[in-house]
Amino acid sequence: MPRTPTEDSQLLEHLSEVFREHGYEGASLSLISDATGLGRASLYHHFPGGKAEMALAVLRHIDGRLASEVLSPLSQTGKPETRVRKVAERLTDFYMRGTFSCLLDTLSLGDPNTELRAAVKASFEGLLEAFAKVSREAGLAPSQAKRRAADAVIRIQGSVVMARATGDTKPFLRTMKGLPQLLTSRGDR
Amino acid sequence: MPRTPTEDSQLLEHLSEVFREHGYEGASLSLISDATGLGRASLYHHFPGGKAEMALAVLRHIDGRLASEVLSPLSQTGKPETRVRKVAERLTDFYMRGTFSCLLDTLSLGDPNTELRAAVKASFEGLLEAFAKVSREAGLAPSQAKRRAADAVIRIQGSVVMARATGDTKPFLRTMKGLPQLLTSRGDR
DNA sequence: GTCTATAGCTTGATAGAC
DNA sequence: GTCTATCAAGCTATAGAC
Repeated sequence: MPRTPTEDSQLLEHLSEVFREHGYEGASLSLISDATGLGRASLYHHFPGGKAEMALAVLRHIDGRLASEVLSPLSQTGKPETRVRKVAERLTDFYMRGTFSCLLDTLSLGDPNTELRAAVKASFEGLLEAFAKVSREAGLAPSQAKRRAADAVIRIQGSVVMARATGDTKPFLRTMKGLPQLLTSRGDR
Repeated sequence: MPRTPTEDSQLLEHLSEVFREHGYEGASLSLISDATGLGRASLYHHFPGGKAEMALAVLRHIDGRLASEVLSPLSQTGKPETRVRKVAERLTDFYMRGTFSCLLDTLSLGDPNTELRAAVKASFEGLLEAFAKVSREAGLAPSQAKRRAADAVIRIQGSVVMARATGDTKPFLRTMKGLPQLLTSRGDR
């Protein structure tokens, strides 16, 4: 994207773009160099550990963004359903209304025995616990809340994959609209 | 060595394995050569178009398997719910009880302007139409059937992604169990 | 239809000047 | 903190023997 050197604040965003669109193995240093405007050697100055360290930094970055930009309403006051509605709105923006892939998905291909994969798993589990917590606050039994949280993550991931594959973002947008009900409504489904 | 259908289909199965676990960009000819036991030149004998042709052949192969091994109960007789239950059972096997990624997912990374991506999109649309059809046969209105079909595909894809990322296949198995209800039950949800 | 050998390019990573 | 230059290893693809 930029052909001029990236500012530090945007470096991770540009890195994220490449890993999001190509996955870990597909994200070559050439692509990364183009996207950031930094030469190979400069990239190694920022990330002495090379590509593996870049991917981990990207994952930590979006983990932080998830917590601060997306999930933060969950720890505020107000009705659980209202808080989840805010989260759904922010998720919609986070995935650019369905046009962005999820890094938790694209970084989970290839060798399962890596620090990266362990970090991806931890991110999923954090997301699951955050959703289960608000579901319990809505009055659902812990076991049911856990199931609803898993369903929520499943639908987010699935609708993002489908949007990428088909180009149709409507199912994603509909899924986001249904999140509050899914996580907070009582009774069987 | 004689050319038999059995060996051809085994070749495609081995090929599928590599693309399923690494995606298109991550599937190097070295990995493919190891998985198939064929040298580079032999691979180019079978697929003169190289890696791009291999990926297309893999996609056509699993498309065929989806139709013949998984979706075939849909065109038989019997209650729609019963037919979908059969499909769900076969899907469970198709994804090896949640331990296999979906090629429609892993082949949809990277450059969107390829024949491969167009084929992936077509496969998704075929799956959506097959699900919508049985949903209509269960008495749902066309627009509702279409939505339910999209939800079904979303949950399949999402639960498979989650299983890969977390190592927990239970949400996938639960999702498969819920498919018949999702596609055939009347009323709002 | 398989193989060995190899071309020519790209990969991830490093050294050292400025 | 960026650059150019470079490395060994990897990559996709091809040529030609058997």
